[in-house]
Amino acid sequence: MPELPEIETIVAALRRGSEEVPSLIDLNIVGTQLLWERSLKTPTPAEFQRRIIGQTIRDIHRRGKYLLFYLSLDTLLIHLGMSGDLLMEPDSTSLAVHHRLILNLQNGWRLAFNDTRKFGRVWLTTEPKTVLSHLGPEPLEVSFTSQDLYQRLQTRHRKLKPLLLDQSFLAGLGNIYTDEALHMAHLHPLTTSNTLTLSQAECLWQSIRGVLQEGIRRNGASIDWVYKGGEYQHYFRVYGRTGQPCSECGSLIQRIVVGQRGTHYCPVCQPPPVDSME
DNA sequence: CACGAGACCTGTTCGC
DNA sequence: TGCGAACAGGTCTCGT
Repeated sequence: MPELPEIETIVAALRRGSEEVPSLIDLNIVGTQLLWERSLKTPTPAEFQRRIIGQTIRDIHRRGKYLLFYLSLDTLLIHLGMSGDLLMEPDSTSLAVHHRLILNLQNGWRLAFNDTRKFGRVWLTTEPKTVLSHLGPEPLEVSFTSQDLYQRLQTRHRKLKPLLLDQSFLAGLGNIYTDEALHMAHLHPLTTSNTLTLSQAECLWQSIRGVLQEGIRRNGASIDWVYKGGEYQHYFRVYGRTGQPCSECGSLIQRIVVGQRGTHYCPVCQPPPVDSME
């Protein structure tokens, strides 16, 4: 489910807390329950329990679509996969069906990793770099420039849609924000990466950052039963809008499958590349 | 290196 | 109404 803006929103909420929910920062972990073993990549369940109990949550960060919890000694990494979410709830709450991992905290609250489809994963390690080493640049970092993007596009010969979804190319985009960024940049998802001009790459760079920033500003996107609180779904340009008019030109949004992912685009604003004979 | 198919999972919606 | 197919925010692995 969640892409960069949703993860960023979750991290901010866990860090800040709210009127109703305490912040996670500086809370001690006093117990765990692993309800679906395969959610835990490393270490073993016994080792996980032994090591994490007694550690304090010092800070929370994001890298790509990963959440990083900096504990007293280790780093806890969580990837939410397709349907994962993190919830703060009182210990007295009954366990929801799709809870996969619980961290009980010192103050009578718990952090619950809920994940219907079981694609999410958790790591506890002293070396988070080993888990994150495959990730490409952070699209919102100041160090990531349009020149960088242009050069990275030039060194590959791939279609834009699957390339932007490749986390080693750029970290954080998923199916929604990729379609949105390509529409904003007026680029067809099947365009070959190394055919972009410098100005097209600059436009794509702006668009990627633009949709991610707007996603964050709207607290992410909420669709169906997964993830709540976001508003960005009301502002989609193309995602999930098959057959509806393009906000820019009125043409009907099309859906095709690219790399086994549903892909939404405007046939007029995003003309097919010449090299993509149908 | 690039690409497609299949796995891993559960739940909802679509189409006949 | 019922039932199987298609589809869903992700990523990994294998074969070509």
